[in-house]
Amino acid sequence: MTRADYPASTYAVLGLVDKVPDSSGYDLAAIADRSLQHFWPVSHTLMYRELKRLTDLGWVTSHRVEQVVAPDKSIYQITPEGRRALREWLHAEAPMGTTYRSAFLLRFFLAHAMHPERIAALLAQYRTALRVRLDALQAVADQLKDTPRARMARLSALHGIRTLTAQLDWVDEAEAELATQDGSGPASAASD
Amino acid sequence: MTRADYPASTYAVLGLVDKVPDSSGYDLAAIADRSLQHFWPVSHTLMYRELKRLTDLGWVTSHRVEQVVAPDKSIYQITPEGRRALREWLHAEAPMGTTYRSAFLLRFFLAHAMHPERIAALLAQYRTALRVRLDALQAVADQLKDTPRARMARLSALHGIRTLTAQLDWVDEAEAELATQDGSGPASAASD
DNA sequence: GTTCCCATGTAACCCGTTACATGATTTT
DNA sequence: AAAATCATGTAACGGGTTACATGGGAAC
Repeated sequence: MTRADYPASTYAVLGLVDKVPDSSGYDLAAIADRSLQHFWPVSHTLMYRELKRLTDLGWVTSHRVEQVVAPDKSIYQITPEGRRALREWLHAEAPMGTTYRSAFLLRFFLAHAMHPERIAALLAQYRTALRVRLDALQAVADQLKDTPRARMARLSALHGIRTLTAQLDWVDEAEAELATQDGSGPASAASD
Repeated sequence: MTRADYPASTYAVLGLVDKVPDSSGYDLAAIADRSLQHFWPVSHTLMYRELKRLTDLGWVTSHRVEQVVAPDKSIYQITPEGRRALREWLHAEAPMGTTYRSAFLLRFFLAHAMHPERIAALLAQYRTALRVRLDALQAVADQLKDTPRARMARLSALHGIRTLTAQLDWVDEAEAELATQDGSGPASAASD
C-alpha cells in the first residue's frame, strides 16, 4: 500500500512513454508539446524530472543509444509495473480537477473604471491570443491521421477547438454589449 | 522603480478591496469565492497572505472593528498608492497568460486502451462536473443586478457559461463519435 | 450535542516555471 | 558568423494548496 500518490504529470509522462516507446526525453518533450500541451503542459525540465522519478520507481527503463550524427540519448520503455500503475491511475476515481486561470478575465473583471477604448483594446488583444491558440490547435487536429488509434487525440483537440470557438464568440458578444452605452439610457446616442 | 512585480493574485485582492471597501478578510474571501472563483480562485489562506503583503506595501490600510456578536475583525481600504498601483497594473500590457489543466482530458487522452464502458463513464462523470459548475455560474449570473456597475461581472460570468456550454456540447459530440465503433467498419452494429 | 458560521491566521509542502549551463553539428 | 537543432540536465524560486490551530456564539 503506502499510498504515496504522484502528481498527474507523472502519469502524463508515463502514458506518453507507453504510447510512444523508445523515445528520448527530448522526443517526449516535443511530443508532449504537440499532443497534450493544450490541456496538460509538460515542460522539458519537468519531463526530465518525471522520467527520473519513473525510472527510480521502476515504472520505466531506459537504454542508452549512441549516435554519431547527434549526441547520445536515452530511450525509455514502460515496464509491467509501470503499465499496472498507469492502468490503476486511469481506473481510479479521482477528483478530475480542472484548474483554469485567466489573467485576461481578471483584468477585465476589475476594469470597470477603465476607459472604454482601453477595454476594447483588451478584448481585441484577447481575441488575437485566442485565434493564435485556435490556429495552433487546428493545425494539430488536421495533422492527426483519421485512424481509430488517433481518435482520442482528435477528440481532445476538438475539446480545445470548441472551447476556444465559444470564447471567441463571447468576445463578439461582449463587444456588442459594451457598445450599448451603460444601462442608464435605453438607447441614447452620441458615443465615442 | 525597482521593478518588483507581484503575482496577479495580489492585484486580484487589491481590486476587490477597491471594489468592496471596508470588508474583512473573511468577507473578501467569500466575495472572491462568488465573483472571481471561476477564473481566478483565491483561497482564504492566500487572501490573508495577500492582505498582509498589501498592508506592508502601503497599498491598503486596515482598521480594527470590535464586535460583540462575533469576533473582532479588521476591515480594509485601498490607499492612493494602492489605487495607483492597481491602475498601473491594469494598464500595463502583460502576457495575459491563461493556464488551463484538465485532469479529465489527460485521462481521456491516455484512455485509448480502456474499455468503452469505462470511457463512457468518464464522459458521464465529466458531464456531471460541468453541469455542477454551470449551475453555480448561472446562479452567480442570475444574482447579479442588471446595473451598469455589474456589467463586467455579468460578462465575466457569461464567459464561463459560454465555455462550459461548449464543453457540454463537446461531451455529446464525443459520445456520438465514440458510439460509431472504430473507423474500420462504416456503420456496423451489435455493440454495447 | 454536534454542527455551522464568524474570524484569522501559521506551517509545510511541492509542483511547475524560469534561468542557467554545456557542447557538437547543421543550416542560413 | 550567427542561429537553430539535438540532447540533457541543475539550481533556485515562489505561488497556491492542504492541513492544522483556535474559540466563541448560534442553530438544529
